[in-house]
Amino acid sequence: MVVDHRAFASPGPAMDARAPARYHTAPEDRTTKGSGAMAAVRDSEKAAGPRSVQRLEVALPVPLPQTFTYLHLPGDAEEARVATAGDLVEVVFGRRRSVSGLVVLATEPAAPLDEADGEPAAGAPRRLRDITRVLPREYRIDGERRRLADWIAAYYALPLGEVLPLFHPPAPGTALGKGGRAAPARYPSVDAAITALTPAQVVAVEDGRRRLAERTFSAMLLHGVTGSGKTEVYLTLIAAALEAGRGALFLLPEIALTPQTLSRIAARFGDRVAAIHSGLSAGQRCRVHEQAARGETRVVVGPRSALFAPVGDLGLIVVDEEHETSYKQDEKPRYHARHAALVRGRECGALVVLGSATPDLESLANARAGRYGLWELPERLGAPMPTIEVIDVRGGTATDGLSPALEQALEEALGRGEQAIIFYNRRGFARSLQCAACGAAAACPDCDIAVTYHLRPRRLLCHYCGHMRPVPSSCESCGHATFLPSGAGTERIELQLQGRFPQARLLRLDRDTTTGRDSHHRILGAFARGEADILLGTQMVAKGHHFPGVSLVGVLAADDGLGMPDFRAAERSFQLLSQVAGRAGRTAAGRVLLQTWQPEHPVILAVAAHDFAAFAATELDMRRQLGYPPHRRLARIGIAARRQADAAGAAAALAGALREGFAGGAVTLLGPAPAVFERLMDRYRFQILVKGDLTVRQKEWLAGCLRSLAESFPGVDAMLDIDPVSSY
DNA sequence: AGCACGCCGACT
DNA sequence: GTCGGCGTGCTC
Repeated sequence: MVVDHRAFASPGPAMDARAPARYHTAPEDRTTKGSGAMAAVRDSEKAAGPRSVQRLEVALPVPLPQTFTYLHLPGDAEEARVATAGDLVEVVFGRRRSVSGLVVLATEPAAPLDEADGEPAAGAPRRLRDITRVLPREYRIDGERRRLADWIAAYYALPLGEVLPLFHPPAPGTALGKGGRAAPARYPSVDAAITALTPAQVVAVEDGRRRLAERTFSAMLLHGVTGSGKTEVYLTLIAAALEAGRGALFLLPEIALTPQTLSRIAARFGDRVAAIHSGLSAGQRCRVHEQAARGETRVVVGPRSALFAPVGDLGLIVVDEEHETSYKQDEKPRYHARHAALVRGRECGALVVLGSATPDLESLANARAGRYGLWELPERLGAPMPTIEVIDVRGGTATDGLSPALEQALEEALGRGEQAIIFYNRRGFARSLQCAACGAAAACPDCDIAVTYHLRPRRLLCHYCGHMRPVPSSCESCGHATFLPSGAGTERIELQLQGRFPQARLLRLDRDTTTGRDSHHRILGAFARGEADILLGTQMVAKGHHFPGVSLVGVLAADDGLGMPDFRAAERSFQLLSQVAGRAGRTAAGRVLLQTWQPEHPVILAVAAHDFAAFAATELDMRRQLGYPPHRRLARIGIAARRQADAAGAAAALAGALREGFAGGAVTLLGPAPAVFERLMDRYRFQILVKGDLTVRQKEWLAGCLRSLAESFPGVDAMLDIDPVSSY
């Protein structure tokens, strides 16, 4: 493969790099003869005195590192008022009818633009377009929110325009002019009585109050075991912020999974709270946004997108379950809401509280380095931590499924009228359908991955691209008619449980049983009300629910996640296992059985001993040795193309250019290497990992390299992921 | 990123 | 013969 390195020619990042993103400015002497806008100028001068046309530099949501110049003739209507930096405007862009963009610069030329000297010279850009309208003031992005937007753009190497959609509701046009408040959130009411705080909670709350009173930025890690009363700390601090006249944001990983937290907030703060969730229409979102901008809503609760709500004078930002990887958006713009929350807190002098039972190791490292304070809630309220037993399944008779020990524990729990949760992180009936004669496993045509065998409905399904097809009656390679379903999934475990405990009422919770609207909520609600005895499911059963009747949690294949070729695999397993174990025995003695083929694995042992510190010590040591976060930061470059050779060639060329550019610095490059899933959705994928703390300049340079790569290698897509949540 | 224009396979 | 796949080119 011949590589033209000039395609990437640029000084190394340590040098002056390439020119920073240039903001295109149209020539001042441009003529605009015949422009309708100019005619309007004369009319308005007659009617309401002189008003000059504004020249607006507008950032638009496109992956281009420049702004675009538009003209605007201010008038009397709200949507034609004078625009200033920070206003959102609606424009016609290319063939698109309506795009909203941010005014980054508004100028009113001293000499009014007019129709002085004829048509533009040949080759000059065509005349500038007028904006369609200025959006209402509620949609302005300025002050601390603008600084947050600038930080996200710089840190994640994105054009400012590409981060804008985070800051405004999807269709700011649709809900305008309509009055009324957003429908108040309705959630099952809970006992809103303020319970007495434990000494550990009091320590946190009093320290938090002091920090709020100082009105300066500070960050706290709230490390509290499951059931230790973190939510009460959050609620008390929100109340303290409101008492001080300040606003608050409450971020959670997924609102659908946390109705209990939500109802407690709603019960306590009533109409000062608005919740953002996926069920809201565009109009409802706009109303929440406008009410926050006007100060009518002082607390906004929601997933990562809630971070951008225009709540004024923020005193507090809570990031609940801060270790959850869903805080990292996995599509453009790929930002981490926890990191961004800290930046917003810094920009508005707020207290930022990161809460978790199993803190992210990065947060732990920050706390240990003194960048965050630390509050600990080491005790469960009301009940002791469950006992966790490790079941060695090696040499057992069943290759997967329930061990005799787990069956017995289930029988006992059911006999006492208690509930149980069975966690198995694989959906479908069988991981693959293998031919008994030739051994070929049915594969996805677009992904080079075995398709999963599903019973209800009966079909083969690719979990990576959604491809589905009927189950063949004979092998697609050799024609033999017998198949071996290999590797169980939740559907198979469901059958096993039904066979073994025919009288037990069983609910299954995984992506296949939650296709309907609200079905997720319905299943969890039914189980919480005691309408079933066993809840079986994937990691959906692990999240944030309080089930008072559950005394037993069984985990099948507890070591399943440990084999992933990802430096965070151990951390994710520890978090997931600890979390699902925490569902047991919230009110009475609880018991957890972990079935595993690796009973001596340090992660399994640490989970069984409720020993976060031990897990963190070994894992941090390993990360240090390998140079992974939190010791060094990571960036991941993904390269994909339909033809394997194209992807490989582009990846090699890029890696060569990057090695040259980073030569002599403290940055390490790994790769290019084929991605772990080398072909997905009919695209071959390669990746390059960059280890090191990149400066904004270096990231800008990297992003520029990726842009020129796409130019020299047509058909090749490249993407840059700063602080990726997984390394594949 | 959209969105349209433009050039090669299986269907009423 | 046309509907439609996605390559590629541009956006003030």
